[in-house]
Amino acid sequence: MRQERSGKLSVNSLGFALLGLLARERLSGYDLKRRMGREVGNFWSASHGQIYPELARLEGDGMVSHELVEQRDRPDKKVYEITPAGLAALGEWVTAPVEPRVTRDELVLKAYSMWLAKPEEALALFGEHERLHEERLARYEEIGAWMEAEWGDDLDRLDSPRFASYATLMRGIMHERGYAEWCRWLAGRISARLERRERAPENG
Amino acid sequence: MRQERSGKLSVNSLGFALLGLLARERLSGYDLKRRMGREVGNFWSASHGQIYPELARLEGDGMVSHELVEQRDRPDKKVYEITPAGLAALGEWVTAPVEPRVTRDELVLKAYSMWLAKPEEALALFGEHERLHEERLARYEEIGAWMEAEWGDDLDRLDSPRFASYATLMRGIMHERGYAEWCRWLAGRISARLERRERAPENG
DNA sequence: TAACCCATGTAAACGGTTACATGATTTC
DNA sequence: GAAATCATGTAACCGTTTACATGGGTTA
Repeated sequence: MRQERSGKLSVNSLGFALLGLLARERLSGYDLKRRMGREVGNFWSASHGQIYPELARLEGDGMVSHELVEQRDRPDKKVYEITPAGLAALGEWVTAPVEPRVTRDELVLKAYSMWLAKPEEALALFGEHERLHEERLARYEEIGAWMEAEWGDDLDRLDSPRFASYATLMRGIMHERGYAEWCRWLAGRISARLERRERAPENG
Repeated sequence: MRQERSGKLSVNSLGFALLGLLARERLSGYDLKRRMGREVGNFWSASHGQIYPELARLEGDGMVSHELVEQRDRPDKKVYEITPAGLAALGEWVTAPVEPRVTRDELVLKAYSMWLAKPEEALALFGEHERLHEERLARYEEIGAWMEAEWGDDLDRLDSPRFASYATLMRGIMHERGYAEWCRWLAGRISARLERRERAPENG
């Protein structure tokens, strides 16, 4: 959602995602794309085709500024830095009310019509996603353990970006755990029914 | 995602959401909007501005047909019915592979920058969302209990739409449970830190 | 009489992905 | 010699929301 701001300035969610990364370190558009992949990728993402124009807009609104860095061996790059105005806007946005948006989930949409599918194929689909979310869960839990070991006391400081990173990672962990659990529950129901059918084919 | 189909026919996720509802009963565009609100609203939704054109497209592709029902006291309506072709397409789509899309969540995005916010305001925000998701959880659990009592044996039949509805509701329950848990965890961390600060202000 | 429900549609604007475009360097 | 990496940008397209548009009936 684009937030109304004094006069005609406005920043949308993607803008705040970029500002959230730039509040931690100076980055180029190319780096922002990659950072979003690992840092924020669990709950926000953007293609470079969206990032470059958004950076230009943020600069036009005075939220960021850039410095051209010339490189040998590599193309030159624009390194962006958040401005005091950008930092202020970001801080205000954080605690502004969020109107909940619908989470669109194609797999759940498929589950809604699964009564029309072959049970064996449905079992394969949900089993596959169970594995997928368990893999992600394991990856996130590893990162979490690393953060706890490496960042220790910072995770108790409310004004530390590390605490904030840890908080978003925790959401990722809980999300993957719940999603894997649902897939497992559903796959279990399907395979239990299939086994009963094998033992007593006249009931299928 | 729009699925490639023989020649130039194609149906996107919204189309399959509508087909999933029409596979259970004949409905008008207006009714589809409302049904989506309660039945599918937890993981898909659409405005009427999107539904009416999509129904026309589905009809053009032979997935649905409509009958004009004249009414006294009320505007006439078009009641849509799924065709055999639509039913076949829906059944095939269910077990086709899903490429996972990023879940965009503004509240988690805010958590990522919460180190810039006033702790009291952050606590209020996450506490509010904790209540919101607990309310939804309670509502879903009520519906689940009703389904178990009312639909009983159907919930074990893989070919029953009631089983499918129950499966999607279960996802809703697990989602709200996990989300509320995260909000509670985060709000708890914030308030614990605030209490310590009150007892020893020099550490704030 | 004002607000709300029923019922269907279109248009403008925004958000996001994919493809087009360029070009040097490094790795296989 | 082909493919991948670094680096930035634009254009076309699709999906979604919000606003515009109409109009009869019911409820407060």
